[in-house]
Amino acid sequence: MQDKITRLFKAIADPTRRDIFHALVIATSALSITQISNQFEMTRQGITKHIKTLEEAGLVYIKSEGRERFCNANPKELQEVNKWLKFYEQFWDDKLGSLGDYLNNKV
Amino acid sequence: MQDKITRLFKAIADPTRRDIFHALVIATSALSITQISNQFEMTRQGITKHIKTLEEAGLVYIKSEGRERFCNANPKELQEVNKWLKFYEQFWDDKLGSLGDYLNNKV
DNA sequence: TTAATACGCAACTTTTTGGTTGCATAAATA
DNA sequence: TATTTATGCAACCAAAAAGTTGCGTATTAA
Repeated sequence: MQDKITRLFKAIADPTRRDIFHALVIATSALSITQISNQFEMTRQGITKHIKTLEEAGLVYIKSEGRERFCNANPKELQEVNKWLKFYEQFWDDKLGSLGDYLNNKV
Repeated sequence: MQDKITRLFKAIADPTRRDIFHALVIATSALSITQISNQFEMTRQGITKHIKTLEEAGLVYIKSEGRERFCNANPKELQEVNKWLKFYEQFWDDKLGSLGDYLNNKV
């Protein structure tokens, strides 16, 4: 498909997936597919697709128990986004000054 | 179309757009559409589309001079992504402990 | 003034994405 | 055992995204 960071960015680029992820993060226990689906006005199959995308991005992991599949959020994966951001953080305030620092570090 | 943060996430979810943005950030001066296009194996019109997406996300702004359009990066806009991340940062290390803090602050 | 350059816009194609319905199956319950 | 429940998978559909070609136009250079 595509590289890891792109998968991650695409996963969080969808509002529904951000909502699902958020629900899982603040949940006090793992939620089954059906439990998640009940919180959204969308078919279970639609939700399943989104969860698969989140899983492939590493943002969600799943533990099967009997006929149920319990989903957990893995917020740690967002550290990758943070890493990506870090580089640009130096350019937030004064672009030219920070660019100088960046170039100096490169030498 | 869609909300601001979704536009922003979608803009950076595309590898080519991240590359364009990166090129603009590290450029020592504003780059024209043609100058940017020359750095990519894609038609100028294709690049123009991507730049428009970046512009609508607030990541790039454009200054017209004669027949040329000079593009600048606006990395500051990424602070919005950073804000979004901040909330989840508390869940990175120990999920349950941080959740407790979150819930307590909510009361 | 003529020619080249830098660009926007519109139309079109292909691929991806977001969502659906329908059906099969394994596990739990009556 | 019969039935309900939880789910996956495949097929399908519509809309959005990614990219192209072609053309018109304004600005600059010869």
